[in-house]
Amino acid sequence: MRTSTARRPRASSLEKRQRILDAAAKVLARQGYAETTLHHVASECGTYAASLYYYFPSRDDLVKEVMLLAVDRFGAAMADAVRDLPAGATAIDRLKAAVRAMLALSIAKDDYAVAYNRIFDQLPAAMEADIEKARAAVPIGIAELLAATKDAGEISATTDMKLARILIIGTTHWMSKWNSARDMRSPEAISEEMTEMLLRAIR
Amino acid sequence: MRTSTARRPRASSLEKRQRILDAAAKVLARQGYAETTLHHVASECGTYAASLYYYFPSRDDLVKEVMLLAVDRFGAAMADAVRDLPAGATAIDRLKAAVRAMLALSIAKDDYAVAYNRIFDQLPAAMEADIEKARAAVPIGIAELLAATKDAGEISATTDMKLARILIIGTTHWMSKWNSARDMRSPEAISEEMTEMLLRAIR
DNA sequence: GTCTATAGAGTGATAGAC
DNA sequence: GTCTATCACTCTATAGAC
Repeated sequence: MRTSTARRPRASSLEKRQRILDAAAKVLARQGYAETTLHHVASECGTYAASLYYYFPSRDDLVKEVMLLAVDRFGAAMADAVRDLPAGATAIDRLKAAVRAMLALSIAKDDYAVAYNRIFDQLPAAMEADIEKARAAVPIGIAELLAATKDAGEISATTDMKLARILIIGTTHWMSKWNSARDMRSPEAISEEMTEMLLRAIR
Repeated sequence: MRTSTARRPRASSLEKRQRILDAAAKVLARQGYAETTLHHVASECGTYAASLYYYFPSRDDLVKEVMLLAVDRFGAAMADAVRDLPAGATAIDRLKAAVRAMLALSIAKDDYAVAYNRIFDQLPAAMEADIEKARAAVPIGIAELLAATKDAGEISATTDMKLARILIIGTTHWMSKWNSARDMRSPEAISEEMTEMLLRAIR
């Protein structure tokens, strides 16, 4: 007879919080910002809309945290990729590794990345500013790697850095529309090929 | 003394309809789909939200017509650019001209183009399908020009056409975030430079 | 054709029992 | 911590006077 509920403890508050964030990322990736209601998020993780307020002060706080976690994931993926390079890696090798990692996250694989790419320009201006701030604080970003590559003379001095960034970021955002189910190749192979194209463009 | 209002006739019904569409395009470009209310659109063209229903059956019908007009503009800009080429133009010249035209429209110049680029993936699935259908029916599209260029052997046979399209379309969409006020160059010069980069990528 | 008033349907957020 | 009930608000859409 089950006389105590302590035997099988409920998921801790932090675990449930994380489950809510995961559910929000999934729904946001699938439906976009406007079409995502608290009811959808709650259903996705088996709870009630009102319960979300125990974990987050408002809908936009929840969305914002999903976006900040996405920035973290992109940042970590790029940093890992660059760190894992062999010792003699050139500036362009580093740029390439970061771009490849960014693309791989975006190929409809990671809910946070796909949500980020999809809803970035659907958000209230104030939130967008906060997210942009977090993005700018990422230690290893595309802008810095691009600048380093140019300084090292590994891409043409005439390449416009602003255009190069738009090219890379725009492609990354659009890339999460890729339907990987309809393609035989691995996400890694696809991002590798796209990276080659992008690098050829800015060289 | 003004005894008759017939002297200075009101704008015709069709003209006002067009003014509403222009206002909707402007507001959609500025605020996105979710943040655009009928009240905003009505204010932008000096009328009332309820009056819009005299011209359009629903909010989404209005939005959809803006999007379809945007598709027309992109299609016309590309067709014009290709038609104006000298007689001996190669397949790659045609592709280049079309890409250049598409980019030029997107550099924060044309409300319809900017609205299209911004809200394309914020729309209800049914509307998105209708728009995609119209887009696919455009006589001169990027996919066809890409295929022709490949057939003519003017780009490598190993270039992945699906990736090339994502590269071009994604860059175009993101390009409308370009703040042209902060740049000395003309939209034509910028789109020319970006086109060179894109073509280098897929070559 | 225009404009006021309001119906009708959601949605974010809060109160409060349990 | 959970869940029901409900408030407050916004927005699309319609009714109807003019």
